[in-house]
Amino acid sequence: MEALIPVSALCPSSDERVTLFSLLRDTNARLSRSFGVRLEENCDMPHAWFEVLLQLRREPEGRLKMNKVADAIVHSTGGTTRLIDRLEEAGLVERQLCPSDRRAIHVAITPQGNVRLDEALRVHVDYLEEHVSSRLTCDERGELTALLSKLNESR
Amino acid sequence: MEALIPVSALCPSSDERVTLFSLLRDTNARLSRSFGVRLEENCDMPHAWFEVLLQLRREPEGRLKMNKVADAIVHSTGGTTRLIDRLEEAGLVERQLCPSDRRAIHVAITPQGNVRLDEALRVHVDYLEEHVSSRLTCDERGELTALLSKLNESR
DNA sequence: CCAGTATAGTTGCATATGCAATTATTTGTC
DNA sequence: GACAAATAATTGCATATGCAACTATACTGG
Repeated sequence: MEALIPVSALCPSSDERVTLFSLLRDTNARLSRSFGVRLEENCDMPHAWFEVLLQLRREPEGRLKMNKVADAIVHSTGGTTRLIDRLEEAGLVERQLCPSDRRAIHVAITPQGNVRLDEALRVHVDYLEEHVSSRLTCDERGELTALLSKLNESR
Repeated sequence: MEALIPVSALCPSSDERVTLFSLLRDTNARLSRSFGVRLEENCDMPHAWFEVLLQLRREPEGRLKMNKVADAIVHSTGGTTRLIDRLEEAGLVERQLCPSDRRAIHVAITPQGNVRLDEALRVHVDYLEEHVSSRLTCDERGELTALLSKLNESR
């Protein structure tokens, strides 16, 4: 006969992994929010736009198919369609037909998009200088990157 | 006379800190999303509710003022008011008057809220076992926690 | 080559959230 | 003690997002 153990003892909210997960969420939420405010103030650009442009910049061709954009920024495809609508409306990206697959759409960063992204990146780097470099040494940042990469591995 | 350097060289999207920030966002987004799906499937509970209940559980009294809830979960106070409306509607928390300040409201977890949170925590711990423990050793998790804490320090 | 299935993107609809204005209460100052 | 400024919560409104249904195109097995 096993003794009954309260669930709260088996699954305590102070479990080391639970704390880690909370901390990850909290850190991200606070940094994202405060950066978002600054980006809006200085560049008049929503954080989501910055994310899209940054992902496009990382591609050698400066473009990505819709579904890859959705995956890269972790949005639904429906949400991404409308996010790209707004970015296109603002002239920062354009939709291009994909010659090899007529279902697909390439989302490409425009020259104006590149200019705006450069401005935003300056603000971003300043922000990171203040909020990241001041708290973590270069070595620590390297370690953190390595650990997050491991945690982020898909399988 | 200084040479002109292209902005993209000064603020490259591959800057080590930019990558770190992206990785933090991406890791959090993917884990949060996939956990959210599982929580919804298994406990029929939105991720935001879980966050609120968890924050309340962490308080010795099991309650928190509205503005502290908002801060703890990194929401606006307006958004929090309505989130708490829904949780209260579902019977998982209740609003209590604050005797010392009639402007303030205490948000307290109810017995039913505790039960639902325990269920959710079981699912959460299972999830973390699969997605965190399998990728990071105990030491690595400790390091990651330490680094995120430093990064998250307010000043 | 055709039928059936899978995939890419968009749309309608419901909902969650932020911001700014509003109300109620407290605190601080003269 | 009264009035001004600060603080706590709520509300109206605008918007961003997810989900599921839909359309169009591509692939696959007979």
